[in-house]
Amino acid sequence: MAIRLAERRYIAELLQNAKIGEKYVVAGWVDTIRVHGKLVFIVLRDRTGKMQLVVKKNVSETAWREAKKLSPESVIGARGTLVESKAALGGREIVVEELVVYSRAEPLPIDIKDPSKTTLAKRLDWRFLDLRHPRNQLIFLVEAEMARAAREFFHSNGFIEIYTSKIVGAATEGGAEVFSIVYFDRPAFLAQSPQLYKQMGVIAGFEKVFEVGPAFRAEPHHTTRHLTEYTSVDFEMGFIDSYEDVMKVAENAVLSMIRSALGKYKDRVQEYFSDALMEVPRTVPRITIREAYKLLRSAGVSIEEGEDLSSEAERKLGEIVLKEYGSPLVFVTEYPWKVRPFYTMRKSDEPDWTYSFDLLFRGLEIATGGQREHRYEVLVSQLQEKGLNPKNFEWYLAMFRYGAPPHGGAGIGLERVVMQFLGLGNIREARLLPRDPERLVP
RNA sequence: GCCGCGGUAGUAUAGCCUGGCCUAGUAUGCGGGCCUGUCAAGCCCGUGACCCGGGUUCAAAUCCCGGCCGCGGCGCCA
Repeated sequence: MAIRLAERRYIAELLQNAKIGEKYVVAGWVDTIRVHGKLVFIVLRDRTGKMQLVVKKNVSETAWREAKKLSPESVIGARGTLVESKAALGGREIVVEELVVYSRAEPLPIDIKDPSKTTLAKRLDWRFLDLRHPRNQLIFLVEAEMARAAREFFHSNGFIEIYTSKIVGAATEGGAEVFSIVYFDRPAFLAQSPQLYKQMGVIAGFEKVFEVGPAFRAEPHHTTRHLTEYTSVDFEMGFIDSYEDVMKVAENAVLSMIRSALGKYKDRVQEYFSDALMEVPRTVPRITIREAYKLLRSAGVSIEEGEDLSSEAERKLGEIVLKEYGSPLVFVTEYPWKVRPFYTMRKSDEPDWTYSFDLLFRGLEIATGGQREHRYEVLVSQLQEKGLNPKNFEWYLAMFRYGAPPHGGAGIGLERVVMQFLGLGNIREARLLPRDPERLVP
């Protein structure tokens, strides 16, 4: 009798509430094989878990012969009787009567039993094998859940999901850091941010928009926290009183991402990631960058007034805030105008500072946002002040001549949230197929 | 882009500083053998490597130069 995969049951189901003594069909990957003379133990793995199969010579000699020859990670199907077994993991096992080998695996090029035994570079070369390990799969289950939670959050708060173009004719925020591509016979670029387009969404009348999509940065960073292609969770909202309204949304979005991930995967996260954040943070403290300078200076970090925070300063600030406020997250606000892009709104009373913020998660920037300048004349002069040519922004500037509400928004780096949440040492782990200055394959 | 460190079996490493004792060690994997209760099974046997190119030297895994690749720091950023 042939095995029909339509009858297949998931392992988690068999371990929990299937009937002992019944026959079942299972299928998946061979996790481990222990040949024990006339007995062969197979640990079978599917997306729901692992369970032991026993192949006994005296039950089925055909299956036993096949089982002896199996290689790890081969894909098999089996039919057999579910029995209780004190010795087996999960307390149950299947005594195999029929065995099918769908695909025999060659010797593995990396050790997938323990990801820490292979360097990340090699693991990424063999990503499809690397992801067979539950720990590594979990990273992407968390990512998927966080993205889902973000979408749900924005939808339920009246934001419209938009899909902006990733092929653009001009660099978004002017100048470098963009990938050049050839668009038929013209030069073009990959979008480094949906910034200008999401503002368009607001001004077009959607009022509140969001997008979860790729962003491209041609920056040759060699760090553990940069990718040349990453997923940006962006939102933009109109009719705000101040950038505090934007921070509130960013805060709730990020908290709901963390809350959902913990709600769904807390136990598994705890099992595999000892440095993961295990509790949902409450409210997120806000400190101005000028307060941050003071805190850092009194902690012995030398820092220049009016400058951006270095990565060391951000790390240190993360520690200070955790100690002083008990929060792994912190908003740093009112960044200096000179380190912010042209569309940022400056403080009305102190034009050297802006209505903008960064959100730090365990000392790493995971989001940037603020209120945008919506007054046409001011925008033009700010563009010029940044050394940009208004001619290159004609379509963008036009939006502010036909009715643009006060608005603001933020961009959240999805991989960075995942990385900081799980306590990963390298952002490449949080990207299915990471791109960095060297890596373009797979 | 700048700076630092590195590249040895399928994987992870020892050896490199102080060249010859390296016929390159160890773990794991892989191949074979024994085993009816293992659980990253155990035991026995076997297998397999000095990134590429050039140079120094009687002699190079080891020293020098270049390239490629990897890891990290910085700047910058999400």
